Amino acid sequence: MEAKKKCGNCGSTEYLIDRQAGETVCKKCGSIIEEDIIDYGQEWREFSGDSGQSKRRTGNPLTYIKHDKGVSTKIGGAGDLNRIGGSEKKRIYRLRKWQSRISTALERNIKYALAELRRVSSFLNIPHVAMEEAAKIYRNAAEKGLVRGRSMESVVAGALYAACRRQKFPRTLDEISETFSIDKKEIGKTYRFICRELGIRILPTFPLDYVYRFASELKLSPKTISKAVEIINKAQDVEITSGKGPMGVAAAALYVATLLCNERKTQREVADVAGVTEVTIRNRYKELIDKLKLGDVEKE
DNA sequence: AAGACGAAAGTGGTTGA
DNA sequence: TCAACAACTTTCGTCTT
Repeated sequence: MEAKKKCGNCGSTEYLIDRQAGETVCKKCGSIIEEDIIDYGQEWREFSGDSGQSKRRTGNPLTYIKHDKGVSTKIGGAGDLNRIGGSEKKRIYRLRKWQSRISTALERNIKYALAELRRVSSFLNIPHVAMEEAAKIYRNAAEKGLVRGRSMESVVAGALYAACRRQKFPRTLDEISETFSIDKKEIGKTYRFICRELGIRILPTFPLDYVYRFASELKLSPKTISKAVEIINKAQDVEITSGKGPMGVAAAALYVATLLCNERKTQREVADVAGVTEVTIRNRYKELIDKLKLGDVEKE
């Protein structure tokens, strides 16, 4: 019998289990609830006959966080060449040489990049799934030669930004640019570039994606949070969210929620964690109030 | 005195010719 | 490539608590 797991950060009981990483990740705010759980990955039971053969797994699961995904390729083993004659032998040597050249340059680059990725990810509390995705994106970009002419860090940053958005744990460009200490514009540019080149489709972010994280940074009560969620859902129905910055909407909804629940935060406090200004909150919040007939804000 | 409010001018990014 | 445009920011003065 198992107690329901709760996120220490936002109190949510919804979570994702990231088997490869052995983490339980909060679905709402992305913080790690539990680490080092056992790998639930399928270890097929094998019965007699050949049914097990195709499913049998050897070695560690593939991971993109290791620079060689945990496995490397070599052309030809030590003994192989003795059995082959002259010109063929030369060809193999050439292939080997090229492979080692390409792979050392590329792999070394990727190795450094992934080290950087790990460093930043742990700093930003990036869930493992997103980190894995970022690693994959970087690898693809590097293999397509998209890193050339750009700083490695900016490509890592762009990959991470994209990965976080795809995994629904968006981090703001500000947060990422700060930890990488790279210009926001630069990251945005490379981010768009690699997405275009790799054909990565990024859905627009929604205010809801941000609410939980902002709320937990403000240490709001669950009641207030659900109020904010409710407000955002309503706002989306009335179509006052489209075309607006999702972070502004999230911030305003949170601000309104704090008023409604007597858990007052200043506009500045909310604005700071959301990375928008008070003015933006005011604008959004004005719209929220008159479009959603929330005129009775003062009285609770 | 601090916070909330609003007007006005400025900034960076997108879009469409 | 340029101009128009919307969202957002900065700044600053005024009102409210």
